[in-house]
Amino acid sequence: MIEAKQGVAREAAFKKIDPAFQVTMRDHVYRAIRSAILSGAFATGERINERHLAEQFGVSTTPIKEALRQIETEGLVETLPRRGVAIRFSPQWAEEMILARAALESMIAHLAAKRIDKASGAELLATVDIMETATASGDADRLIALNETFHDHIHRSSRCGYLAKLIERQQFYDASIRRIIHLDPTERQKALSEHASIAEAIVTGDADLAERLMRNHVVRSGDTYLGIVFGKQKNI
Amino acid sequence: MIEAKQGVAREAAFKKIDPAFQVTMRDHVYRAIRSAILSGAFATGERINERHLAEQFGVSTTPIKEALRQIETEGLVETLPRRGVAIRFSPQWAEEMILARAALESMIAHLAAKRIDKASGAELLATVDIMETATASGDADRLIALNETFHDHIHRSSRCGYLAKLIERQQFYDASIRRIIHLDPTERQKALSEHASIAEAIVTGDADLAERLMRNHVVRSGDTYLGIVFGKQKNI
DNA sequence: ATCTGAAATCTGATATACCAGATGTCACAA
DNA sequence: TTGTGACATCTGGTATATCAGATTTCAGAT
Repeated sequence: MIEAKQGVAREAAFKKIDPAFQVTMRDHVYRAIRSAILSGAFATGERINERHLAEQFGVSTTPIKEALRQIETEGLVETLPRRGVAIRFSPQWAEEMILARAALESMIAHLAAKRIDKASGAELLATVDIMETATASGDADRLIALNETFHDHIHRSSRCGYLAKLIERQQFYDASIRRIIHLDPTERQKALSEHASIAEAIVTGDADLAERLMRNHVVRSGDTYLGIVFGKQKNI
Repeated sequence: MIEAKQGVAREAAFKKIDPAFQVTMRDHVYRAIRSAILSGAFATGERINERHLAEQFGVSTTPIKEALRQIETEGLVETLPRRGVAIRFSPQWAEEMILARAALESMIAHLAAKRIDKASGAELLATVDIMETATASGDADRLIALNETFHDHIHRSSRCGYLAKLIERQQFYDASIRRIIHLDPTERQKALSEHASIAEAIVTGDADLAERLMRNHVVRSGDTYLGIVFGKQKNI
């Protein structure tokens, strides 16, 4: 292939649009219902009606059904054939979602410590530095974003697509709740020091330490969320 | 409420039928497609067509779509809106499914060690005893069933419904492949001794040991499966 | 007062038609 | 030869109608 466009008439370089970007009714419905369940809008055991939901959203039952099947696979609801869909999410479920996330994140941290390269490691440490600044200034929204960057970076470094995807589903709190936590200086400081030590362990290549630290971090911060959302402590 | 039926005319006591027992088209299709994907019937990246599947199964596209949404949530396929459904399962995905299972099973073993009661512990040890007999006699099918009993028992002892459910989805091999493994005396013996030590750790209440043993067990046996299914070894 | 069971009704399950974005084809112009 | 763009076509997305199991209601029998 001949090299084109050298010098003059350079075109603007746009990035390819991710096909998954497109938002379908199903996707919208999925997010809305999932979020509602996780925020406790339904009582455990409560039945939800596909037709009613369709009416509320102003769509047909088809996207509702597909969305419910996804939520069912996540374990948040249970479908009893020809009987109905029942909410399964509960405080206990939330506890276990934290445990699942702890187990998976620690596994991925372990692998990241083994697989991360120099450049990526430097980026991770740089992220922690930025976090330190944000922690001091108390910018909650910025911290939330950085937190995501931090964990995403570790996920990528582990080169585990499936595990990363699985972890995404183990989150039962949203940005509004995270903000509450990040507004507390003590909590902010705790999270920062944990992130720092996790990053160090990963960059150093100490897989076992990274694993242990990550697990404790997820469980501890998870407990804090549990306390906020359900007003109680976990009993492990 | 008045106590009825004392003495005479006792009715036959039937167990309640689990509503989830009923098999719908969707459920059948879900299992069939999932199993086909996991057994390697489709190449990674290959596109599958909802209409074609509907024709093959002789049903409409509705149950197909719902089943695909479930499989998508499991991460085995990816749906690109208005473009198509593509297979995502690959040897790497299988490796990660093992890792996920190892992480989750070890977490659940940890909890089981902390929560199991005397009676349940005795049952677990009894199961191992039976496994010992079956291992000696080489009854592969019996061993497969016992294996399931063993892990289920641990799941129940941990009192974790969500985690147990999550683990179920991390299995990429079916009974026919398990049989192959259980026909190998060396492998059988290895599995037995691992099961025995896991059971002991759990009954003793040594959570950390149980966790470590379970993790190694899942990873090791998982590697064996990987070798059989894909003819290669994992590179952790 | 209580039990029985037919009928009304509720709910999810499935089939079908049609919509709309994505892609491929190919005649036609430059 | 090459690039353009209308158009045929492929694919999933959505709406709607209908099917069938599950549940409830309630009149009629005991």
